[in-house]
Amino acid sequence: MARRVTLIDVSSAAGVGIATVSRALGDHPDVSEATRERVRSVARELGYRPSVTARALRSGGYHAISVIVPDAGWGWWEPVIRAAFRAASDEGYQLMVHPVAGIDGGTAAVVEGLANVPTEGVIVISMPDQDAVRDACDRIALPAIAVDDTSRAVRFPTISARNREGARAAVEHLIAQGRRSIALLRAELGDSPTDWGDGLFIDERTIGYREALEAAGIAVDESLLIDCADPFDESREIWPELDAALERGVHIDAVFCLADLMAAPAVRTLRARGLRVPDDVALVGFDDERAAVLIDPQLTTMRQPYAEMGRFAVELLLRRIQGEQLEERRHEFDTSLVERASTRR
Amino acid sequence: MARRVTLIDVSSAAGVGIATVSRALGDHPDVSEATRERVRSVARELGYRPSVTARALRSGGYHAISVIVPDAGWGWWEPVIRAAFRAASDEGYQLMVHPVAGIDGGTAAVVEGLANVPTEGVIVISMPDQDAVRDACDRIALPAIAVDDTSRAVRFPTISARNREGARAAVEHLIAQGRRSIALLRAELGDSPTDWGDGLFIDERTIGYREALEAAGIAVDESLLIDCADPFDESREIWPELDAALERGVHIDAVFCLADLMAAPAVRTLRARGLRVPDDVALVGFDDERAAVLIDPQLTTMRQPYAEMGRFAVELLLRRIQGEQLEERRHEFDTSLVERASTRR
DNA sequence: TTGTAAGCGTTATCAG
DNA sequence: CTGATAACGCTTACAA
Repeated sequence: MARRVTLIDVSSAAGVGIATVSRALGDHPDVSEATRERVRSVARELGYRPSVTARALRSGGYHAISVIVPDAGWGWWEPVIRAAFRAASDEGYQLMVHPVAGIDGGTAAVVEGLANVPTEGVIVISMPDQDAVRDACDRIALPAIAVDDTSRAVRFPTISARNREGARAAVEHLIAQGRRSIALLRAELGDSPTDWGDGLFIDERTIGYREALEAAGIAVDESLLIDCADPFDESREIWPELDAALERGVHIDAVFCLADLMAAPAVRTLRARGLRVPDDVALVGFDDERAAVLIDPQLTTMRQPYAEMGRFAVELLLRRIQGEQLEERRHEFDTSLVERASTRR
Repeated sequence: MARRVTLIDVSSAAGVGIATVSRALGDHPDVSEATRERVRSVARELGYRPSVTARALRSGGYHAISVIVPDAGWGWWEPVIRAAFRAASDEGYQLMVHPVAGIDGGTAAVVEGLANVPTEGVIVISMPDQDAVRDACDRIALPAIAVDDTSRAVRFPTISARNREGARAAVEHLIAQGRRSIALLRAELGDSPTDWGDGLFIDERTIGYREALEAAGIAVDESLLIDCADPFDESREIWPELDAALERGVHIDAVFCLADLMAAPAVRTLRARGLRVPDDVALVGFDDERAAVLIDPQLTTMRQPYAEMGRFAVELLLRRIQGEQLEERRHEFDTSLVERASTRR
């Protein structure tokens, strides 16, 4: 490990003061062109690299922010990160991604770990327990923004999709195609805490589903609300609960999947029962995540405006970092219908 | 922005010297229990948080490493990151993830940006051009490890899968099931640089395919090697090249997809031609990435030992950081067959 | 056991 | 235009 080259090395090699070197390298106005040139070439020769740490220490900012992403496979939030990354870059900030990666204590523990990271703030994607994370943030005095629609408690400025309206639009799309027996495939959260928190969005999307049916004058058939246990296992083949309903002879001509991820096993369940998708049963999802185009048929779904959400998260966070006081409230974004083969007539 | 609480604040509030505070908080042996307690409680009251920067500056290390991940959707490398994260934690290192996220200049540019990040080294996943990245690393004097099998040039210690052997095993699995007309679905890289670099693994897997056939005494039918243009668009419905082959009447009873990602459109192509999977045509992929369980039928594939690869990448990098000289060579890991419905008889 | 003081590598403030 | 010099907040000899 060769000793690092510092400003002092450069200054003595160039025969100037260390302040001059700093100015020359930092594009300050008050340096003669000649000196600047000389210093630059000497610095290059010596392989001088400024120390990020010293600079940060002196100037009091790391110019870096963090994003914490949940554990259950890299999902819909990937485009959020991408946009956040660009937005941060534009403001001269580095963006670091921290996966929860099965850390004991979950999101809150990861936040706590950020005490040892040179970061000025954090965007937490999917926060099962805003209260716990809030405590962690307070302990280490770190500004945070939530991108999340899984928890009722709002202890941060929180960015999420307009779930109720989105679900309503999804179901209205099915109705417009003449579907009348529309099942709602939901996740049953059980007692233990999950990545889906208390599942606020489940309730919201359910309400949207009911609204669409009621508005169309279709009575809600409660036997079409199907709750699937253990919804987090992506590798499962079929949904036994849906299968059981079909076995009982429940008539279904469309399925609204609460999340795109639930669609893959749903398609397999239907096919195994001899039903064709979309001919016999149409399918709509929610999220427009990567899985939507991988499954067959490609899934019609409600897209969340991920790029905008990511950009806005960064904007809010930077404002917080600059000292602005922000309201602890939800900021909701409109979803849009993406039509694909699973609802094609 | 309240002024930050420093050691000095704590020391004066607790009525001791700043060194004592530092020792008390840092679990040093030479502090009386009483003092330690008092200092601790004062620090807590004042909300003292040590400055990562000052600490790093003083002790000369950031204790953080980086991973650069490619751009094309979060794919197979997600478990690599997860394992790397744990391994780094175990050694007291923070791990930061940096997506390429469409940055102009690609991977090399991201590396260059690391000059402004307090990181001691970088693991680059998927490095289309090892030469360019090498230059960037040299410029900013950053140790790097590659996790990659896309480039022939080896300018870093490089971790990859044993592609040839894996491909051979995949095809042997098909042969063992009685398949004889086995197509190889490949990606055509074209002229512009892509995430798949010069596609070393394409060649290696192709060789494995040939070996398996030859070993079984099956003549390689060159018309069964199908190259697909523009393979990076995950949302495409079908592979026109495969479709054209079927149209021409080429007989196929199995398809070896060079990468799992190619399987989803392959299944759709086959189904659209009235072929059943796996009854008429069996399918094998490579990578065992998330997509493998999402498509229908779930895909038999060759799994790379991601966790081991991630752990080993961290191990190598930390050794490099500690000053050890490492060979610039490939470290190859064995793949294993994961049997799923796409080859079930 | 505790306190004093010397850096770590920058940048910014002042004089020259 | 340039050069000393003082922070930034911490750790660690060295002294007491």
